[in-house]
Amino acid sequence: MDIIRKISEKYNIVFSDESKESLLSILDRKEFGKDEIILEQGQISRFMYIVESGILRQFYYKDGRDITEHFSSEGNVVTCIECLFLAEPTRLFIEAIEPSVVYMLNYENLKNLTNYHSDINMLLRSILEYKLIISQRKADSWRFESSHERYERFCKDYPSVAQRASLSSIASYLLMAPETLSRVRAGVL
Amino acid sequence: MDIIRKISEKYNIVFSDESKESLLSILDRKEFGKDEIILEQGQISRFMYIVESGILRQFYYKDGRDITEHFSSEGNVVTCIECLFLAEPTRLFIEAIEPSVVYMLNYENLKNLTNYHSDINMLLRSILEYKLIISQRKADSWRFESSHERYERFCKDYPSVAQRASLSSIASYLLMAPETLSRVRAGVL
DNA sequence: CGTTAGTTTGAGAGGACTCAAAGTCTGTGG
DNA sequence: CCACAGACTTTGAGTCCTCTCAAACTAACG
Repeated sequence: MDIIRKISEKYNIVFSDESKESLLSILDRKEFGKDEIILEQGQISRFMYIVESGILRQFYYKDGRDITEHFSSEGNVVTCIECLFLAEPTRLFIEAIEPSVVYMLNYENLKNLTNYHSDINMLLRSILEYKLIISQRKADSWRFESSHERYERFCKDYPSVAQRASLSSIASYLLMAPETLSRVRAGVL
Repeated sequence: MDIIRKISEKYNIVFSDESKESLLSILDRKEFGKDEIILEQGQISRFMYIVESGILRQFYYKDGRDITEHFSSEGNVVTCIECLFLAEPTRLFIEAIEPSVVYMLNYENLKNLTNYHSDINMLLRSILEYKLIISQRKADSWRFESSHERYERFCKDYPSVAQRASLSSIASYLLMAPETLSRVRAGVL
């Protein structure tokens, strides 16, 4: 029930009791250990992953290098766009970079509920809207900020991740070489 | 009615006759001339803009320079994320770079209709999903492609825009200086 | 306490940027 | 119909940020 409250707060939606029941019935709680892989590249997952606690990392391999696509901490919804919207195998792995509690939410079931509960309809719409906003901001940051500025913004926006994720995974997320992030932190750049 | 058919095809949704009626009732057809401004920075627009013909360009000024955020041609839906989702004034101008026919769609009205017509609900969800996919692809392209590769992809993905938009507006969209795009086209880079 | 992965430091290279100037196109008025 | 102004594009030269490669250092784990 706690997870419903968190979602409710994050997306600013008041759910009816029936809607809460319905949501709970399609939510599946899972625990993952540090460095545990939640989803493998190439699989087709029909789930959204809602982080109750811990931090998840989405990444893929590009020319043999591990590239972080996204970090998600408490309250965030993790999705594989290709999987959910195109039913294609995902390019992305999902791993827990620390012990995490995650609720899995089947997308078909959620879409189905939107036809019967307008508050759940609002929820799904808000999730998508929010993802678009984040995606937009990330793009803006990449467009015109130096590596130093990108790192500063990252620390401000995701302080908990900045402290707990490894240097190299943060570096690839911020679109810079690990050496560069190391120098940024050292104040050389 | 033609616009409904286009939307229907693009988003792969079969609308009931009632839904078509409802959609038509909230669609507002407008024509814009070349270089006409459709939306000014700082305004709060509650509309999605569906391009029936022509090309729209979203842009803003960064340090006095005109930066293209997005091009939208026939069949595309143009949105200001801040306006629609956060009700904030937009950073972006919208202009028609050639004579265009555009349907304006009030977002509140559309959201309202989603509660009564599951096909319209699917439409809005598909629009948001599609925008996320595009946003993701754009980010991927920026991440790892050289200026030459970005331009090649652009020509492949948006051939009509590549031919008809100005060099400098394409350059800023592709995240490079106009001089660089000129050299890319000349084959120097 | 050794092995290994991850981080830091150094040096050199390169792609794209900026500034500047020349060249080209377009539309308007004579 | 031509000429010219202004905007846009091309070309050139020099600079800088970030990358790559390589080596030294540090930390974590068995």
